[in-house]
Amino acid sequence: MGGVSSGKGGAFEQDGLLPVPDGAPNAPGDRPDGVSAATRRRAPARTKTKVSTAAEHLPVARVCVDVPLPHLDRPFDYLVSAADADRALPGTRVRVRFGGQLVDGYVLDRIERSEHEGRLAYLDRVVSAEPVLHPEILALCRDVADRYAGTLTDVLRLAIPPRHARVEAAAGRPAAGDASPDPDETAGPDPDETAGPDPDETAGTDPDQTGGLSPDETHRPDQGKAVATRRPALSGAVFRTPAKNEGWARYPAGEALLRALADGRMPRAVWTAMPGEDWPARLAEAAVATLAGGRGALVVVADARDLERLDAALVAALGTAELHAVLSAAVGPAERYRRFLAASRGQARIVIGTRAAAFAPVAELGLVAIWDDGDDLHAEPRAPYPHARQVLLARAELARCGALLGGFGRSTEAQQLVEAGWAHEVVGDREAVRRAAPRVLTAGDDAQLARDPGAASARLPSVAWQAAREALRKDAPVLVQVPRRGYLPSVACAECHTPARCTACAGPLTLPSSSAPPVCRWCGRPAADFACPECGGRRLRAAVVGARRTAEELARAFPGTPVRTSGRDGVLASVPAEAALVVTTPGAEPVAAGGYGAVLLLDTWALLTRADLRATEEALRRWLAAAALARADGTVVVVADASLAVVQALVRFDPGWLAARELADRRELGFPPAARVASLTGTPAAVADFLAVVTLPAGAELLGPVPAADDQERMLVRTRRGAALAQALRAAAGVRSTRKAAEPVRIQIDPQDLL
DNA sequence: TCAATCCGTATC
DNA sequence: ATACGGATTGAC
Repeated sequence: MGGVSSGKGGAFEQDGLLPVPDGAPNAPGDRPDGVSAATRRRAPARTKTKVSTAAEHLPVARVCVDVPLPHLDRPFDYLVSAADADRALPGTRVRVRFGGQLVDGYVLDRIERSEHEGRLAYLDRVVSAEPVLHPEILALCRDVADRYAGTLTDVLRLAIPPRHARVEAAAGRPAAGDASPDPDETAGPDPDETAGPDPDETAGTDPDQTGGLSPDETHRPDQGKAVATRRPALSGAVFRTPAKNEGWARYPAGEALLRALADGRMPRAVWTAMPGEDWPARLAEAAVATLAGGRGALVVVADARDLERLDAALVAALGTAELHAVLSAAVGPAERYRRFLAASRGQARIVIGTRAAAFAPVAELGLVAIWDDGDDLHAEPRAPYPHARQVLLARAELARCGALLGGFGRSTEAQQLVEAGWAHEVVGDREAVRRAAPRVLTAGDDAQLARDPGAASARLPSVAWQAAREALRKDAPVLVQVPRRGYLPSVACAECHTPARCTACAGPLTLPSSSAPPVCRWCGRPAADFACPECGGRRLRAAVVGARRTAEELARAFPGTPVRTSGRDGVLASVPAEAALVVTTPGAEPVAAGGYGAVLLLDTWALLTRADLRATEEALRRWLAAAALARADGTVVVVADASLAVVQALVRFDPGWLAARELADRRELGFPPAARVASLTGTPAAVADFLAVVTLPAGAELLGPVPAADDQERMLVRTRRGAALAQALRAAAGVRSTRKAAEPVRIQIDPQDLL
């Protein structure tokens, strides 16, 4: 497959395509478009369709039609009337008659003749002459659809925001004299460097698969420089190499990374940010370096708060807000489309945004970057559920550009890229990390805590209490991270943390409200007199105490100190450098001016006992995100068993070490990213039907089924042959969608929640 | 013998 | 999905 995505050359070289004063190879009536002269003459007479003559040049449009059916996920050819010839360019939105009804679609390409045997219909209408689907984005979307066993249509919906006609007109074709900062800028997409080997299907070049390749020394064939000069470049902006021991210079490989970006090469890096790092500034520098070399950059972050920080850093680094576009689903449809157009028309050379921005068109792409790729928010919740990291990796392959995966932690996927040789590590050396890192103390787990005579409250060990008091005495803020309430809505023995179970049916107990007695979540029986089967303890407590109650407890432990909370309802961006307790849920940590004097990580076992493949990786990611906000002379207290590897990784500020261990475990277990897993969810009948239809690649393993929500069940398929698996699932979905009333089965590749 | 209906199939 | 065609069934 994939005939659409590959080859065919950049359709957007259209610029010069239509005006070509060719030798008119096709005489009238001799058109090789599958329409005989006779049928063509008869057609208008027989039907009442308006009389059209096909365009002289490239009279056939290949169209992706907006229908949800997997077996229709291929281009359909339509004739372009002479009147539409100059408007129905590749990448434009059209409306076509398809199977008796009018549907939306995108022109994927314009070609001389169709392979189709039957008669071609004319495009019904060109919705807009704005080419919004650039050839390289089409190739990317096709690639993503294939990897995730989804349809191109589904991926295009994620990639291209809904049209807003007024914005399109107002933001104006450059000729229309709009308020664009660059009136001399020729709009429209550019000849991109699609060329090169199709990375598709070649296991070797697939950053998904193990056997990686290509050291970053590979030089990029330097073309298109002439084009780049026509685009807005660094005019007033200053790009200076940071002073020694600052910025990227703190990382042994950091300056080489920036140089490679500025030189137009394709460095690929997994960057582990040093504690206290001003990461938005570093990402901005990387983007600016890329721009200084004449190429564009794309940076994806997890949420709106990170996006704001990055935006501010870019404005500071560029000295202007006009060279970059901020793409976020949070803005309204009009603004969203306006910003998309700024990128699409090449006016914004740098694009930053949340996960959907991974698909944004960026002219002359030189760098794709993602911050904190372990954050769940990078996983798209709509079909086919692509992960922004994977989208960007595919993009780096297709565009043959630089790639940067940064974070305080390290995902196993990033570790995989390092171990496969696809990416280089950019890390501080041990000594520098030690100097920059706060002191990390462990305070044992809550079982010891219960017996801690110095504990000021039931949940605050004396070590933590002292660290907090010390920081407050220096008038520094203290960060207290507690897992989100409802994260694990069950109760456990207060002594040994064994999850409390119903004596009748062994179901998990839960607390319906703070005052009511616990009840079984399965059979609903109240558990009046609990006795722990492990230790005989009779006291229960909620597995997770919410941030608000923690704040109350702390207020009592530190009378007179202001307590702020940052969490689901009301996220604080920053707090001033003064004595205060800041209680936060993971991911909502405010930045403190000058850093926190102490960071306390409470109720850690709630994270670690989650029945989730990624539990440890995720715990470290969250702890590091909080710990990185501490001052270098501050203290981090983690209330957890010091012998755990994940706690050791925090103490040493060494996420790479833990990621390597995790990856080794995944290899052993045969789980992602070492293997590819697909999850099939639906009613038992639907799943069974799907499995009857599908032809799985040799060696694929079936795991399950396990019950899922609403009378559904879930089956896992595991294999090392990821591409073959996706192809097989797509084929099966296609076969099933041909049949009437096939109950749906949801296909997810490498889902975030695995076990 | 015609019409309402049920499948199966294709959709440029 | 949805529209169409050919076969099938039912009633006049």
